[in-house]
Amino acid sequence: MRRRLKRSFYARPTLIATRDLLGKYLVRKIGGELRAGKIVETEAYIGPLDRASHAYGGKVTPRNRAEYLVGGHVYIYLVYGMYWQLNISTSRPGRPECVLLRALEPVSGDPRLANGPGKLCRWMKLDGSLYGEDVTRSSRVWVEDRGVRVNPKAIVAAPRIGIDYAGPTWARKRWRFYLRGNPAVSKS
DNA sequence: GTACAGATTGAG
DNA sequence: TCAATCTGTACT
Repeated sequence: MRRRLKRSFYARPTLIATRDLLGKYLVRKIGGELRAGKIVETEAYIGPLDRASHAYGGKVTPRNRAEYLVGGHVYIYLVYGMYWQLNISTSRPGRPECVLLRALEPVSGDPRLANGPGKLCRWMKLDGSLYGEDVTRSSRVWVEDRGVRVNPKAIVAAPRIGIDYAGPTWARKRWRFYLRGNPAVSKS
């Protein structure tokens, strides 16, 4: 069973979609090859209230405008001058909310190939050329339900990574979700 | 125009 | 512990 996730999956409250992405498969077409990995770690960003969000305060910039699209669009950007970060927009049009995909467990091969958001994009060959892509229609990148059942008790909710600048109120929120014990979850 | 820091990573 | 590397953003 391989079913591409539809608009209705993403156009939901962000925390629900963020959790439900665990166990789904990110699929990327690279030339003639299909590369896939199970999503094992995600984070939610919920602007404009979320101080850690690029859309905090309702800010709109050339970089973050894809966050405002209806759920299912790619928001991808470069951090630290060298690492791409793959996000998928969530919720309704006009709401700057998204899910950051932080780690994948490759279908085959070394589980450390995509155990972090920067490495995930490197392995999947994702960059700015995917900006704004609609993953419910794209032939370049999408997400599939392959019938994997995730035990809710195996899902850990933890504070998000690398956003201490947002202050304790937002840094403490347990909006990072991962599969307990999975070898592909990022280190920090 | 200039300064500065970041949703990271891997080496030392 | 720290540098790599560069764009968005704020401020002069």
